[in-house]
Amino acid sequence: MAYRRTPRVQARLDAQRVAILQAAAALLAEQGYAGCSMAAVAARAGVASGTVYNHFTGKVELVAEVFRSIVSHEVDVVRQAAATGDAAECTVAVLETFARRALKSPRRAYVLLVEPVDPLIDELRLEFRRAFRDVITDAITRGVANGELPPQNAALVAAALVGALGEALIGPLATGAEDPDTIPTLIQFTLRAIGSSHADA
Amino acid sequence: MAYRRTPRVQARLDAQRVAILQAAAALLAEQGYAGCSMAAVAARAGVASGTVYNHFTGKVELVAEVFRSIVSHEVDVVRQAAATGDAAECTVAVLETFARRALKSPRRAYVLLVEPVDPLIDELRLEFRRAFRDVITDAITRGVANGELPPQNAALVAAALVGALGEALIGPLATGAEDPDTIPTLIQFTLRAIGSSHADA
DNA sequence: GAAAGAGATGAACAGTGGTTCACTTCTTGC
DNA sequence: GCAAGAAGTGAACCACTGTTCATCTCTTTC
Repeated sequence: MAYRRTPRVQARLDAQRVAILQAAAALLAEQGYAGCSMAAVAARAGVASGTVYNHFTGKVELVAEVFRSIVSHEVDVVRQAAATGDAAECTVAVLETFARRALKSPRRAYVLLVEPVDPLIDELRLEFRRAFRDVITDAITRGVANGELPPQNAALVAAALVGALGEALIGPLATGAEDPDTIPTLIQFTLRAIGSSHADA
Repeated sequence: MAYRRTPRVQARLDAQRVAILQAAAALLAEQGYAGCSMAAVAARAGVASGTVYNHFTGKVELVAEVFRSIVSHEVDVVRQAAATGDAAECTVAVLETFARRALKSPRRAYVLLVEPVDPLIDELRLEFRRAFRDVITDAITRGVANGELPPQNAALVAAALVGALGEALIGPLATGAEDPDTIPTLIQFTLRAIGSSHADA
């Protein structure tokens, strides 16, 4: 009697799962949550809509997995950027990394940072923002401790910086990547805001 | 043969229209766009769902009118707050006004500032944010012109400040109104960010 | 190659919520 | 009071999507 799952079959299933995740990620990045309908995901992945349910219990779980994957990668990149240097350097590194990646695919950044959708996914978005904030909070806290920066509420200042970057880069007020002055301006803004003496440079 | 619209009837219709707008505004502030269903609006206004369509062509037009009314009022309030003083004072005044009002009804602030919904309404939200940004931009520009502030890209800095406030006050990272330190911290943040010499106060 | 069962399919289903419209109720002018 | 027509009603309609499941196809085993 058949059938034990054979490596070949397993590979096909894995590939299918990956295809579905990629399709969902692409649709999210291009059209946001609304454009990421199960029918569209299935079509893009080259499977029937029912097949998606062999891999995920439903839309929320699928999108959550896409989120998790993107978020963990982005957070890694930012953490690495903030690995060395003094407080000001770390903060600027986070900022630049964040900014460059956001400008590269604004729609995706928007989906990750802003577009609200579902409580579970909002929770993941919160993690995402919090991760950035925490990296900055750490840098500021260190800077305050060693006298590089004046005393301040590091977490609140970090949150404000995340908001400032989001707004200036991908918010409705963003003029887009056109202006080459954007990133330098934001760096100066950030250095001033945290009270760094490097701000005048 | 009847019937010319009599003043009494006109008054009833006007009152009905106002009731519908108030119901929609209340539902928006309490539950956001999703909770603001036409059925709920009609029920709260004490009319049948069909009646709403005697006043508005559809949900988008109804919500747009609610938005317009709130936005124009909020913008007036902020403009007035920024009417006098030097650049730093104006900026702080905008910030404080914005912050206090946002903290008073966070859900409403969220709907006004963030929740995306429909292209037409997003356009109104953009106006809203832009209005705040422009008030701040003006203040900074004046400050730069008269030497009170160092040279900077006023519009971009203003956008970043709007984002910073939004995030720190009503964004997913906001801890809420609990912390009495929030507003002073944000004031200092803002003064530093624009390079004001008042920042050390 | 045939039986058995896993995987794939997509039409049908169900919940939701904006919108319509045939019908009822009320107001006005004669 | 009665005809005419405006205003109000709310059940039905429709479009949209996530989800299900009866059916089909393919793989594996013997």
